[in-house]
Amino acid sequence: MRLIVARCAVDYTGRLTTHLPEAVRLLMIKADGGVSIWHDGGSSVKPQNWMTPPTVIETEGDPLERMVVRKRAGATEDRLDIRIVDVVSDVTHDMGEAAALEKDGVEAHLQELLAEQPHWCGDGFRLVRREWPTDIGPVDLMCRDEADGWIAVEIKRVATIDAVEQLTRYLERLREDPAMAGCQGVLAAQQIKPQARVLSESRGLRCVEGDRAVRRGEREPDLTLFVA
Amino acid sequence: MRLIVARCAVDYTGRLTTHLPEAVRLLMIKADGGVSIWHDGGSSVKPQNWMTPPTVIETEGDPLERMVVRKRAGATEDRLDIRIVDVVSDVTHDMGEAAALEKDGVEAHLQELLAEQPHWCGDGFRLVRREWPTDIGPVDLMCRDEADGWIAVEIKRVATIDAVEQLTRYLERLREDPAMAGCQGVLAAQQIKPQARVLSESRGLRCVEGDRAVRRGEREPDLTLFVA
DNA sequence: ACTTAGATTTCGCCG
DNA sequence: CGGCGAAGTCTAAGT
Repeated sequence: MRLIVARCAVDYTGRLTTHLPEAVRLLMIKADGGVSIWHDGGSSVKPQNWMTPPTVIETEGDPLERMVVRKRAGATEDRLDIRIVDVVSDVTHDMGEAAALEKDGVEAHLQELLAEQPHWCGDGFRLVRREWPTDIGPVDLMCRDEADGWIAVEIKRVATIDAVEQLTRYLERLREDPAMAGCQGVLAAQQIKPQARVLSESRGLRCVEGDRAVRRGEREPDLTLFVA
Repeated sequence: MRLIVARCAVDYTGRLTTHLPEAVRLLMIKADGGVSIWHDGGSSVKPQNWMTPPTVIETEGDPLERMVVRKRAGATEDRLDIRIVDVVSDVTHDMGEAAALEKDGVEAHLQELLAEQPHWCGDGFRLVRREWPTDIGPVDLMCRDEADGWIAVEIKRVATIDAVEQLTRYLERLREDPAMAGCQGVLAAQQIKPQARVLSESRGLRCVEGDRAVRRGEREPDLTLFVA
């Protein structure tokens, strides 16, 4: 990884056009050709400009005066044009092999938990199977209620209007099968956005939000996912 | 901005839990408390771990042995625990004042342009208002056609099937008002994906793609947005 | 290869 | 400050 600290101005042309006036910035150049440009201030996650690999990098001058990063993007070309006024520092570090991030606690975990405790989604619900296949994608949980009616459950960490659309599509598809014509839908999420709630209720879908599940789950002390 | 290159292992606890095994990485620490952790390889845009300000940073050891970054996140606390095995480099640069990114050519611009030239969406269209409010979100443009009929316009840079769903929702909602029962929909985009075109036509929505607008706009030479 | 859905999405606007 | 939609979203998985 090459780290250059330099006073520079940057122009990007591609899907849009941007300009960065002259200032001292960090240029991070990875071995795979990825480039990102940072300033002290603003986002810590999103660079001011960047280009993802594969790229072609051309440099001019010694000391460095110009760096052009290019990339084929369909018919056109993406281009990052860096005009360097003053190089403050320019070092390269060998960081060795990659070390992947190990994650725990995302939506998959939530699904696992609700699969074990389907009654959180509704009284007397029993799990039939997780990832119930349809030809437009898998339903997160397929359950049956106390009256043996089918229930399709869509699980989200944060349910937006998109989640309602997704569940609606599944139900539309499932109900084409006469045996499932009465299939009901439940949207289960840690947080349900107001618009998503409005839309799901207007479509006759039930909503189960984290808080409610927590309240129901209070008797089971080891269930902590909704509490976070 | 402080740049530390060090062999380290990192644990994050917060919205989820992650672990990074020991490897040489770059720690970028901004003056505002923002921290990001990078490896050579993987994404050039997204760090392996990060924490956005405001944070509290504690360090131990000289040379550095441990850095803990903490943040209040509602009831709980987000924590980034960095165990440092070996410091390869540790430098701080003053980057001076911020220099903002200047953008050009995004969807807002496109909406502005179509608001000024609503006839691109259909012959004789007049703009009633931009961002017409509904309780499931704003309609980009609300117009009337030559026969005074209502037209809801959804604008996208690239229209996917989601854009069709979005416009469909708006129409569903708008048509509940008897005065707007006959409201028609137009999907305007620089590019319309084939599936989106099929779906919108099957739902009786009109499609206006960039190219067509360009052709219509050829007589107006200062209109360059669709050309990009 | 292309499409779909998730993300510690992040970011910006507007109420 | 919260809700909502866009992003040069990016990224990983499934088809």
